[in-house]
Amino acid sequence: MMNSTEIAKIAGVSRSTVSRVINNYSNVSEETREKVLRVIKEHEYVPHASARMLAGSQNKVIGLFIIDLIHEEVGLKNRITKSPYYLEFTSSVIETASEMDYLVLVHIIHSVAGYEKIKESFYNKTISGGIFIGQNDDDESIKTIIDRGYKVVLLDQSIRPEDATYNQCMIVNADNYNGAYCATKYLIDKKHKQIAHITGGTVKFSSKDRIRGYKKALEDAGIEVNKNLIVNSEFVENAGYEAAKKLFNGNSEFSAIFASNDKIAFGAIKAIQERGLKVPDDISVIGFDDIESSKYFNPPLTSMKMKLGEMADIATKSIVASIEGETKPSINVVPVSLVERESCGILQ
Amino acid sequence: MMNSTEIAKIAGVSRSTVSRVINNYSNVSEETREKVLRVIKEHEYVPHASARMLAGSQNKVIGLFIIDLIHEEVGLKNRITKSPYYLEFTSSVIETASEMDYLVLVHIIHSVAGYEKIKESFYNKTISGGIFIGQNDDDESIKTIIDRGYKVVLLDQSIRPEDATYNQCMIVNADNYNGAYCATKYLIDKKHKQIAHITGGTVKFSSKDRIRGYKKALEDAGIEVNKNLIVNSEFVENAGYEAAKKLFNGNSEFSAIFASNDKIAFGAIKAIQERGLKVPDDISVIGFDDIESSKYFNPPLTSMKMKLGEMADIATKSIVASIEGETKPSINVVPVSLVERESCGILQ
DNA sequence: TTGTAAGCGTTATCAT
DNA sequence: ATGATAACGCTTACAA
Repeated sequence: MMNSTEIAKIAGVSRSTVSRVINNYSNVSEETREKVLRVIKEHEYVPHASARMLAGSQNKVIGLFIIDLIHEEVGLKNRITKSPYYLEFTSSVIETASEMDYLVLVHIIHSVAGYEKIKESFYNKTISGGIFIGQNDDDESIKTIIDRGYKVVLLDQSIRPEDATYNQCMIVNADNYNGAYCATKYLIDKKHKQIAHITGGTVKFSSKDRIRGYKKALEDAGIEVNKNLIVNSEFVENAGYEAAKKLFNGNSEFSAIFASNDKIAFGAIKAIQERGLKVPDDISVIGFDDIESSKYFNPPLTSMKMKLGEMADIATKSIVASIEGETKPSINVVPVSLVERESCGILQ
Repeated sequence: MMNSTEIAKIAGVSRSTVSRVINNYSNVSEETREKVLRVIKEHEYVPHASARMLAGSQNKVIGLFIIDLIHEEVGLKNRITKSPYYLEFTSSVIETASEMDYLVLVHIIHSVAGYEKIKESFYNKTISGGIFIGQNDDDESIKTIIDRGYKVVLLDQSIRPEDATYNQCMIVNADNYNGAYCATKYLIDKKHKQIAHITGGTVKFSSKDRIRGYKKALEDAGIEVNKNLIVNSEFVENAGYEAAKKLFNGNSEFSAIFASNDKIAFGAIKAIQERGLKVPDDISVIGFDDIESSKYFNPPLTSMKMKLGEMADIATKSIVASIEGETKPSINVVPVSLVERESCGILQ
């Protein structure tokens, strides 16, 4: 096999010179450089990545950790598959990284056991930094990694200026609070007063922040928050379906639902329709995320669009900059926007 | 930083013994093993991946190359994002690999320049094998890699027993031919005789094979193939839209369309509806792939479902087995199945 | 500008 | 069962 010694021999120079050429050092005569380059090309020589790393150069690999914890009883393999939400983010990370000459090692974590592997990837130097998405807010395992001094970008993490850990990493969030506020306000502007909210639970920051936005919008409009109209759920279709049924079985009337994400909205609409009601004629529904299926849905779903591509871009650029030692901790909040379709109507 | 020398020192043994423990060799006394293990755990020591590799052990990383060549004039970033088709495959590969203790380095290739990077990953030993998806049939660049003796799994590659290269790699295909046959036959059984086909072009194996299946089904039913009813396109929505318009502007009547994938079907249906026609009342449409949006589409799209998860599973297990030196070249054809929804009707 | 030699953290070979 | 030592292929002082 080809190695730098071989190349050096053929080119009639020393290994150090070959190394200099490869790393584009200036202290090489044009003549030698060209000669070496020619030999390299001719023999299709590519330096051994592990050897380079061992000898001291940073590796250009970032880890992308998609966390999708599954309750054991569910046991669904590939649940992430059901979540198109991550695709755009993931592919954007890969694209951006690729442009910056970085590679992306993607991990999908379903089990607590999988958490162990995360540390390994950092400790054994397989990656130079990591981007986390899907984890619960204020995750202890991840904090350990940050505390160890590894480069980390967190998506969907609440801002806690008092927590030293979070002053050593980078955070990228969608503007969940204002997005939820806007979604709720949109319903209010359509004359709705009894607006239910199906949440995404209480462990994800995004869900918690959307609840806040929902309440604030109600409050600002002088509408009292009705606890019976807030039902906790999870970011999957079936949970939305069950939550809507619970809403119907409750004692409070409602003419609109703000679902914490589109999957929940899909499930809720299914429950509404099963009851013989129509969306938006009888009940209006607005979602969050604007996943691809939403525009094909019947009725096309009104939703809050996240700029996932942009968020991925920020995350990737941050981590790379951080690896290359150029930047400091940062907090980024990326705006969301309303995508108006046909699932909300004016209350008669 | 912790390394094997440190661990050895603390445990009071030599580096070789530490290495033996890590690699689970049998020639270590239980006593020593436990002592070393304890020290390792206590100090959270993880061996340096590059060092291990350099010293001879295989690395457990496989490359996943998602090829999505973009015509320059289009210039859309993240086009793969528009193709949920890959998400299920990608996540399944990662899941399965993870179960086998392998990591996945994902590459998305848009440009010819990106092709260079592929070779690099193999040559510099970053990966021990690669899975390719989305490439054109009979891709020369990839053949070079196979010829060099690297482990490769190809998705969507035509079977060419006469080509030595393809006897050195593994191939995983969906049963496009029978799937297309079945889709067309489904339409024929619904009394359609004038069945158009919007193809996915002539460079992807899947598209070519679907054309074959379509023609054969017609033939078997005694229906003559009408070239005017076959229009080439691409696996994206807008191409389907344009193709359908071309069909309407042609001289041949048709009552049904077999679209080479669901995105094309979406585009075609849009064109049909813009013409004031209804699906399935006026024109029936069947797709292929059964992507997630299809069940939400209006009307819900009848389609041929690929077992992407299973294909990913086979691909991953094949590449791992091959890396670990256990298997030989293979060809796998995974069946597809009809998912009947509401986009096809019986011709009156 | 170029070459020499040490070192990166493992594993493998050979002794003991 | 354990330890010493030589690779593995590169980068990087240090010398020349």
